[in-house]
Amino acid sequence: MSVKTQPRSPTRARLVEVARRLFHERGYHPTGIAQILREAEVNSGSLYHFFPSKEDLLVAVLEKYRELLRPMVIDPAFERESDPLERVFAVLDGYRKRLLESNLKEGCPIGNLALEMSDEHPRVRRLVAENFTAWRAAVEECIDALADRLPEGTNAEAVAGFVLTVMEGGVMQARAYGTLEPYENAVSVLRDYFERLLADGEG
Amino acid sequence: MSVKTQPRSPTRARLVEVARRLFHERGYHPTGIAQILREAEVNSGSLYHFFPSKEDLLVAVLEKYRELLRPMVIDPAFERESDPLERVFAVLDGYRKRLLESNLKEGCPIGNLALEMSDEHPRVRRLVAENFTAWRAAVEECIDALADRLPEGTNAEAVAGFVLTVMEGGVMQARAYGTLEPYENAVSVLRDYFERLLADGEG
DNA sequence: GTCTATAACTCGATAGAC
DNA sequence: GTCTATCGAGTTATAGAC
Repeated sequence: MSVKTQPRSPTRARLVEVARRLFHERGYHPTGIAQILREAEVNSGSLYHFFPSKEDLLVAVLEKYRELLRPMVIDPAFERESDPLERVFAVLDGYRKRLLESNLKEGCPIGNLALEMSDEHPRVRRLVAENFTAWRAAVEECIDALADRLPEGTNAEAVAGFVLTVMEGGVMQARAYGTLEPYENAVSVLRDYFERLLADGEG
Repeated sequence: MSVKTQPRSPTRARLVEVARRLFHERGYHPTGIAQILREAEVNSGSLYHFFPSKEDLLVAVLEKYRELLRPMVIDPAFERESDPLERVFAVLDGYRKRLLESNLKEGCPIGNLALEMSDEHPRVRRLVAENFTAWRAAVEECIDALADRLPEGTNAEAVAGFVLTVMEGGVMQARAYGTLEPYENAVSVLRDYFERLLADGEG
C-alpha cells in the first residue's frame, strides 16, 4: 500500500511533471518528445532509460494524476466545506478556478485525454477510467452522506456519475466558447437539481 | 441563402467526407494527409488545390457538420416525436444509437475536437462553438415550447446549454469506460430533473 | 484540376561511448 | 544513469508537367 513502484529519480520526476504540463496545455499528440526533453533539460537517452515509449510516459502521467486526485483536488475542497452537498460544489468550484487560472484554455486533463486518445491505447483508457472512477467515488461519499436528505431510493452512484458528467460537459463548453459562463450555468442548473432533490427528500 | 460557397467538385466532396470520417475515428492529429489521400483516392496536388493546409480541410469538415446538424441529427429526432420534451430525448437517443453503432469508440465529433484542439486554431474553435450554438438553439426551441409546463422564470437558454453539457459529459464517460451505462445514466438523471421541473410547473 | 516526385522537416526511437 | 549522434519513417506541403 505504501511503496508505490520504485525508488524515484529526480530526472524521472521532472520528465513526468513536464510531460504532464505539456500534455495538458497542448495535448498528447501535438507535444513532441523533443519539446519535453528541452523543457525538462533531459537528454533523450535518459528519457528512454525510464520510459520505453511516449505512451509509457503518458501512462506515468495518468498514474500521477490518480495519485494527486485526493491531495490536490478532493481534500482541499473537503477541508473548505463540511456539509456534504457543499463539498461537491467546492470540488466543482475548484475546476472553475483552474479554468480561470488558465484563461479558459485548459480544462480537465483527464477529460481531454478521454477524447483525444482513440481506443488503440488500452492502458491509457484504463487509467482514464480509473481516474474517473476515483473522482466519482469521492463525490459518491458526499451523496451517501446526504442519503437521508434525498428522496428515498436515490442511487448515489448514479448521482455521482451525473456530477462528473456535468463537470466534464461544462468544462468542455467553457473551453469551446472561451468563457466561464457555460460552466457556471451547468453548475448552477446542477444545484437547482440538488435543491429539488432535497426539497423532495424533506417532504 | 441557397448558394453555399462554390460550385463543389466531387473530388473536394470526397476529401471532406473521408477527412470527416477519419478525424472522427482517429482524431485530427493522428490522421495523416497521406491516409486521407489514400482512402479518398486523391493525389496530394488535388488536395492542396482545394485546401491550402490540413487545418483548412478541418474547417471544411466543421462547416459540413454545421450544415448536416439539422438534417442528420435534429430533424430525424423531431420527426419521430412531437412532444417537445420527447424531442429533446429523441435527440439524445440519437447519440446513444451512434455510440452503440461505433462500438462505443466514437463519440460526438464536435466534442472530440473541442478538447483535442488547443486554442491555437481560432477558426476551428469558432466553428466548434458555432456547432454547439446551433445544437443548443435546436434544443432551446423545445424548451421554449415547454415554457408553460415549466416553473415560471425558467431560463430556456440555460436549460438547453445544460442538456448539451449532459450529452457531452455522458458521451465522454461512455467512451472512457467502453460501456453505454454512463451515458444512459446521465440521460436518465436528466429526465428525472425534467420530471421534477414539470411537476413543479404544474403546482 | 490532376499527376508524380520530392523538398524540408519533425517524429519517435536507438546505438554505443562514458 | 547520462551523453551525443543519428536512424528511418512519417509528416505537411510544394514544384512543375500535363
